[in-house]
Amino acid sequence: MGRPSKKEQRTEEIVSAFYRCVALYGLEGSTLERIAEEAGLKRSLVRHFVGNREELVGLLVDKVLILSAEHWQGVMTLLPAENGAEYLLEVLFSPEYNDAEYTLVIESLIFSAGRDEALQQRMQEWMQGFTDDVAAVLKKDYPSASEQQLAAVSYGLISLYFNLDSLAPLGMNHIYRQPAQVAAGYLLDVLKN
Amino acid sequence: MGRPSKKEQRTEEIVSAFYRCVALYGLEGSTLERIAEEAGLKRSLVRHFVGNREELVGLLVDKVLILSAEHWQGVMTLLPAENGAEYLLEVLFSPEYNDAEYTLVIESLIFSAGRDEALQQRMQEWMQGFTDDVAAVLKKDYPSASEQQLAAVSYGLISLYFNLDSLAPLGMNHIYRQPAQVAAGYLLDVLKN
DNA sequence: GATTAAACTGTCTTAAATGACAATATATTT
DNA sequence: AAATATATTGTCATTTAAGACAGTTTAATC
Repeated sequence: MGRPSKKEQRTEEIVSAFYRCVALYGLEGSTLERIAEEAGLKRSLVRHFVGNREELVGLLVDKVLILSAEHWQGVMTLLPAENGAEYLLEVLFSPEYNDAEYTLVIESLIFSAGRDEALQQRMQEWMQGFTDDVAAVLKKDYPSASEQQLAAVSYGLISLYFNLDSLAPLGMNHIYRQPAQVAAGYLLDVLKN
Repeated sequence: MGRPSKKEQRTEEIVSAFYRCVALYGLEGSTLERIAEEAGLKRSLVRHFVGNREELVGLLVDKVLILSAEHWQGVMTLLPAENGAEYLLEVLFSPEYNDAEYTLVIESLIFSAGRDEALQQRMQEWMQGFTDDVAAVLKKDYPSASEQQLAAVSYGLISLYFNLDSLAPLGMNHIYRQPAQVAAGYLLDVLKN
């Protein structure tokens, strides 16, 4: 009875506006006012639908982790039976798959994790999961590689990937994408022994 | 005549307090109040000695760029005649040389460069200079390496170095330092052909 | 068309950050 | 000791962000 609820839809709109703001202004720089404007709503509606700032941050973290899980699941299902590593490089470094906004949000959360124990815990787990997943893909293609090799190459690929996006605000990715891809290829080659 | 000026000393104290705050709270999160407290001064003194927030940010950028130049000059003078690349790895990745605070400040500035053209320009030049310098050190040791190889390996080393410090807020560097070092070694090996 | 539950709007209060500046204290020179 | 330039303290005004909530409108059901 009564008017139909828009809570779900509005919440989604607000959190995704927050997401865009964080990629642009950082977590601290994303005020409720800006978020509301980005979402095309009044600030009081932000409060009405999601509550206070703390809850909003919680929802953002949820969204990012879910997005990440979904994205990764998509990658895994599309992963070819052989040469999965090649496909992984494609996903991580080709401009059409690459999404700097996503990585910038992750990095903002990691930065804030320094002053938020609960967040630190969640992002630790996320990071651990990411490196483990990458290592698993590599291990499938190169079963004879040592654990140390796998750990180093996985970490290396992730660093190249993250760094490319953290440099995005400089507007120089047209220069750095190729070196990143080539370096990633070099790291993969290490496993081919 | 009159009371001796502390402008220089105080300015230095304030900017270095700002520096520490940025590594912890980010640029947006570093309020004048926090900076003043970190410097052990009243906020009005911050204003008295350095002026408004904009000028303070300008001074911080100056400090970081000068610090970087000095640090790099130090590295270059200590660079051994041969095996400079090995020494470079030592400087970039060994825990005693490594300084996460420094890198976190740099990354905060790079992030803010997305909304500040003047800053973007300065950080672009800084980044270009850094990669060029690393490439020059590598070229000295491996003169026969191709430009593409040098660019990729330089960029790769820098990514590993940056990424290790951007993950510092997670408090997991004890886990990631070794993979970073090993991966850096793999990249160097590419040049040994 | 009355009822109802929720979306929306607007406004008030409080707190935090910044800017401006008056007033005071202090260390140096003459 | 007087003069002076600067450090230092304190306070006030303005702006921005956040929280709280009353009041209005709208789209459903009965």
